[in-house]
Amino acid sequence: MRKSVSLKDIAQKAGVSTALVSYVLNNTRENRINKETAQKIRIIAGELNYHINQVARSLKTNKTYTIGLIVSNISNPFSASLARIIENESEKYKYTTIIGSSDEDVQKFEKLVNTMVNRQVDGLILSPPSQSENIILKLQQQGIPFVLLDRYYPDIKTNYIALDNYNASFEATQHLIDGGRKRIGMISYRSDLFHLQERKRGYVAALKKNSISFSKNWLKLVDIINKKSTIETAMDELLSIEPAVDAVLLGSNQIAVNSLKYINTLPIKVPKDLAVISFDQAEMLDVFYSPVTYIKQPLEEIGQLAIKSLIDCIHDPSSLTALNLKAELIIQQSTGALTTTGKLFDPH
Amino acid sequence: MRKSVSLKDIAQKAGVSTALVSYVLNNTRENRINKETAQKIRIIAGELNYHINQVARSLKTNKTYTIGLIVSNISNPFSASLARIIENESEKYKYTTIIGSSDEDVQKFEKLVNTMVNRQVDGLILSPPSQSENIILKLQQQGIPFVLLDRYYPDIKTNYIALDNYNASFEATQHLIDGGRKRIGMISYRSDLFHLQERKRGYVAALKKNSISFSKNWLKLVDIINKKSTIETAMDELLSIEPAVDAVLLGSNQIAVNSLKYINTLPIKVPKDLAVISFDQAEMLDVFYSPVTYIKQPLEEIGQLAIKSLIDCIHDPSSLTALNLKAELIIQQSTGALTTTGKLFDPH
DNA sequence: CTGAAAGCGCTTACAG
DNA sequence: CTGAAAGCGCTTACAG
Repeated sequence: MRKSVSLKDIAQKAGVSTALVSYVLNNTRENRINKETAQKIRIIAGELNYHINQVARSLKTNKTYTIGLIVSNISNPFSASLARIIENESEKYKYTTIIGSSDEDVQKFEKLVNTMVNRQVDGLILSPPSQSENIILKLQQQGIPFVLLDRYYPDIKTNYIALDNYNASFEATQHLIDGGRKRIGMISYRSDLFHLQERKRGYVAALKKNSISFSKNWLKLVDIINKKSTIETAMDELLSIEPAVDAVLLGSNQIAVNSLKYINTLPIKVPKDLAVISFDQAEMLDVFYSPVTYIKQPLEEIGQLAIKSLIDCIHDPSSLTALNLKAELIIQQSTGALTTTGKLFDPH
Repeated sequence: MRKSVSLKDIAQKAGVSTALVSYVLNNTRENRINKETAQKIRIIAGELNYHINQVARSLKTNKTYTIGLIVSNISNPFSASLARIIENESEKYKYTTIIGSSDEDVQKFEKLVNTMVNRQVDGLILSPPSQSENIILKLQQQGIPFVLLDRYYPDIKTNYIALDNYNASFEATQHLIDGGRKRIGMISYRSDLFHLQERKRGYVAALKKNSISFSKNWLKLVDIINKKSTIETAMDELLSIEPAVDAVLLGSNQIAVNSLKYINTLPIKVPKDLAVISFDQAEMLDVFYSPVTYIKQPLEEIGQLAIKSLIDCIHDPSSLTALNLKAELIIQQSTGALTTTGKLFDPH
């Protein structure tokens, strides 16, 4: 059975008040306590194997040192990496993290938010699914500190740490054009999430800037869940257009996994027949036979800034951090340049 | 500011005691409360947007409905998948999960355990790193419910849910032999963790059973952290033995990532020159040009049983669950069979 | 059907 | 340098 030694037990054994024990163990009154008494208290605490009851402390101090993190799905490598960084970072500030997965479901999301709020988290880091505006607004009105991660609503004034998706997409597309690609497709999600809109917008803008007239059937949208077969269909369609696309921008790592697996089964070669760029980092991108060029999000920075801005906000509710970070294009084999005659460029 | 509406606020507004409010909102005394009073209390609670303070409830009930999960690294796909399943499963029982990563570091592990214990988790699910016996024993002696996950100490009687690693490894090796492979290497971790010993033992036993004399330089051990270069060296060595190995068993998904990336740069073909099997499921195994045969752990079952046995143990400390689950070998292209003349077998 | 009261294990302003 | 005491927001045995 869990006996749970309390301050009272120590106080009794030491013949002092619980207040004094509390002061000593928390080092709250550094030099204003008799050294010997303090020493004695510490020894007894050690002997009894005392561990503070954080629940009791939290109730009294109204501070749990807990942060709630809600991602789309913790088993997605993107979320998992971010979660890991946030875990490390929050630990530096003595915070513990509770993690939940919303599965892009607004009901689940709301339920998770409520669970975490009931548990008196000091703040939240949220990747909201589509249609969560009201939940975000309610949170704001309740005065609960939070920061949006990866996604945000441009019309709601909140803390957020996100990617500059427009430019990330623009530069990736530009890289394909610079490599001699003329017909560039994109597979992305059918969603009203702002960051996904931005990815499409950057892609289309880059085409326009280079006087490539965007063809509607170059842009394939798939559902954000249940992706495999629709992605294969999308890829089939992109490759059966006359003339077929010679490059494709993949809007997420999940789209990339399914696309790359499928490409392996097709009689086409990357990068000769098709150049490929993916959003997000993932180990599978390097395991593909032609290591895939990708848009690298600065995850470390995102995680660190998310924690920092959240803690700023906990300390000063009027603080506001709204950042669109720059992505880095990691160029690998999958976007090998073509010569003017359409052959793969080979410097040797 | 967070005003936090309390039971007292509702009680005052309704002109009743906090006890009654508590009974109503918790449905503790179903039919023994005046319907109208109950209704009134519910309405007022709604109007005031009351949310229970779980911290206060936990202090009183000595139950937090929180489970602590410690894995090696949450950003590893294996841990992330398991974490996701555990999250889902614990939610069914109204539990919330706190996750921590030990990085195979026993100090970090102990610190995480203590943090979680101080937070009064109702139980723990642990993948302990090497040398954690004392921490496990201490936990046991404190009477804190826990279940070991993926790993366990055969000499300590605890709840655990693990894989039958010996047979998993044995069967994988047998499959390679059945496919005509004669010289089978293995890359695994240098570690005293029991489950890793079992993987080696199964591999060696399968060779023996088939009268293949095990050559010491077929087994390469790499450090459990800082793996990339040592794995490449190990692979180089396996391939430069005279005669080189014609198959390799990769002891974890991290070993597989690095091995497969490296194989892509070498002038050898899978499965013709080298058959490959990996432990654990991971999307990158399917993205490799020759989809990799792997030892699939029943993650869903592992996660479900972990939660179930933990909850059993919370309710009845004398309950004990010790399971070594059966793995499933998912056979893909990377272990294509050889004919008796050593060519790749092709049914067409 | 309802309420007064104790108490979970802490912290901390206050008094001495 | 130390302690008595209030109180955080709940639950629940008990009494009526």
